[in-house]
Amino acid sequence: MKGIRQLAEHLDISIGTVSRALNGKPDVNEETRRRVLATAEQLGYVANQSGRSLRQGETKVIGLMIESGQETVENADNFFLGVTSGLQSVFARHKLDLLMLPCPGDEDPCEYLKRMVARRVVDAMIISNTLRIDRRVDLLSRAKIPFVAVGRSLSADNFPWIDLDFEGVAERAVERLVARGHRRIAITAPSSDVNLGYVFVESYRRTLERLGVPFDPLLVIRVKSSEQGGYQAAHELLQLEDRPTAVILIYELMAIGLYRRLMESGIRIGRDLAVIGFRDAPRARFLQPSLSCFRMSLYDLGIALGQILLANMPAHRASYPDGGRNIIWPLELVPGESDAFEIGAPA
Amino acid sequence: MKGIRQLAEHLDISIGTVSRALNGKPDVNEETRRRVLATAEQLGYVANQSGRSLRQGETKVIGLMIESGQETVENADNFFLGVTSGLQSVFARHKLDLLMLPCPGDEDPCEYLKRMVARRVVDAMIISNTLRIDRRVDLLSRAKIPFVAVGRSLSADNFPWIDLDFEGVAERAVERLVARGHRRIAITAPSSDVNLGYVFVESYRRTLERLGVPFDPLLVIRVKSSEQGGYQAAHELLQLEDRPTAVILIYELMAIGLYRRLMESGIRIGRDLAVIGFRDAPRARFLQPSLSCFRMSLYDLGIALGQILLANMPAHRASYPDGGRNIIWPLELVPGESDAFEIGAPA
DNA sequence: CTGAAAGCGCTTACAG
DNA sequence: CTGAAAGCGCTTACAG
Repeated sequence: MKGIRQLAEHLDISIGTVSRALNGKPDVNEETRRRVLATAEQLGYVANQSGRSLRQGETKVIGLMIESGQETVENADNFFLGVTSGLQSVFARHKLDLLMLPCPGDEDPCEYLKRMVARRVVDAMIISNTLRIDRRVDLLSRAKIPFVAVGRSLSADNFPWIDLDFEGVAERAVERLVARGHRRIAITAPSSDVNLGYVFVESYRRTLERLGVPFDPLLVIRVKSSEQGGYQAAHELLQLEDRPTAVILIYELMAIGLYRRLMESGIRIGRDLAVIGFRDAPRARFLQPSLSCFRMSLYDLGIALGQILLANMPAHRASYPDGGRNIIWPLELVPGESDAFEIGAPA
Repeated sequence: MKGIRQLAEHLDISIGTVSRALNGKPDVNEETRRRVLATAEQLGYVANQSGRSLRQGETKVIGLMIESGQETVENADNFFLGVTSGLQSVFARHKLDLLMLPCPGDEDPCEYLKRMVARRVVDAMIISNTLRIDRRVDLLSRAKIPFVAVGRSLSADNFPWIDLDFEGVAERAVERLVARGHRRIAITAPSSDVNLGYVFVESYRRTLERLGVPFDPLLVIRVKSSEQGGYQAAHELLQLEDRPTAVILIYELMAIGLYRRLMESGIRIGRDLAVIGFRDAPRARFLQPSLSCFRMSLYDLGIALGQILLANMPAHRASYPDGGRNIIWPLELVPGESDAFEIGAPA
């Protein structure tokens, strides 16, 4: 089956009527519609998207940008795949398709995004991993492409985003550790300019001060957000004079590398050192002793992201009247054994 | 900047000349070309893809289909993200963009593929996780869409694919274990109809027979290809009378669950039971004792996939004259401690 | 070397 | 309720 023209000829009616029947327009005889739908199904006709897009000015495609550099990939978690299901459940109701746009590692993310947006392959974008200063946010704002970001940024002061509750996580982790007698609490932070690092460390600092524990900048360990970064963090931690009795991690896979390095040096996690991890990744569930960490539903996050995005698309806004623009996404503490001891208590 | 018309008006030349200049056609005055390129850059003009696609009958987009059901996702590894970089490095040379098409968990993969193909959003497809009988292979063959599959299938007898060397892996694993005195060797296999399961178990059976070790169907443990599946496999293994002394795994994450269950029951891996894992996943590197497993480069696999695909696209065939259609992708054994003992040797 | 025109496949006012 | 026609943005023979 080629195009609508062949289908129309086959049915011996005009292409206009075929189009109206296929698109569920009301002014079509029911009998005609049935014939059209049946024949289209039988011949496997589906409208060419380029033709539709050109005429309608929209592609019915939402893009999810991900970064696929080789290094990123080695340590990538399934964050995006997890979010995808939730997003699709929302988009399906509007007959929108989600495509993932993997930015090559050797291409500037902003250039890549610009190219994709200018080519008009998508109607709207989801971006993530937002930097503190992120030109993509400006780009999308200026181009008036509907978008939503996973992560805040300083680049524009009023754009749609959802961010994980890094403040809350750092705050509760610090409170929990201080309550157990810890005074020397280290924290890991990403070495990149990603915005969450600032938020995380800042909340850690504030909470310490509120609880009357001095903030020591030496205890902020900047490493890559990866398993290797966790290994490195443990390594640096072991070098510190007046070694900390606790450490708070920021990225789920860090725990794996950190555990490995600590075990190598004979440190007993949950006895000699308290560890609180960030997100409860499936692949960190095996850790012994079990990791105290924070949990969230990627699926639900995907739903929320989808709703915010649609609320910002002219064609769908009406369906989401209460579409909040910004959400701080809460995480729930899952207590484990990795921080289950009190400083000064008998071993 | 809107379309080519505005750009042409701005330059005060015809849209035809603008188009030719932008597309690098030879019959354009160099001075004119410079002006056009400079102005396009300055105004941020990029050709609307729908217009191009409609006119040229091709989208310059290659689709990589992945399955994004919630369950799949929980256990998904980074296989695809890893392959993506290699694919892109090949496609970039031809100005082709790679998009990932995540099939929703509640949609039939074949219907999804049919829809995407019929809408003509991509010029060619990469599919994976091929089933023993896979309608997608028929669909793509009949629709004459260039494609390449990761994994063989019985559905068509001559289509482009690359498959991991499951035969070789099973064969070498069995040989290695038999050489160390094992006679009761269990193997895991996926519970689904995915083709690799058949290949893997069949090679295991043949190798056992060649080495004079009886094949016992009870030692083929069918479980989900996931961490949980590994846990389950260990569980079933422990129930077997005349318990096996070795087990061969098929999916990288299985090792994690398997280790956990074995540790719970006090079995010493590498002493009481030999384990050989499948692929060397980053997140399995922490396992203690270290896992004997097989290694491959996802990046190189991506390159090979890209080349085979292009060799099957009329527009690019000429660049890949020796584009082999099928490749069995080798894996290299990485010896670890998990099988480092001989049956009958003093403990 | 450049311009004018056709046409890719569709949807949608507009007439009837 | 249906058909004929315009036009979305582009590329490409075809004239000149």
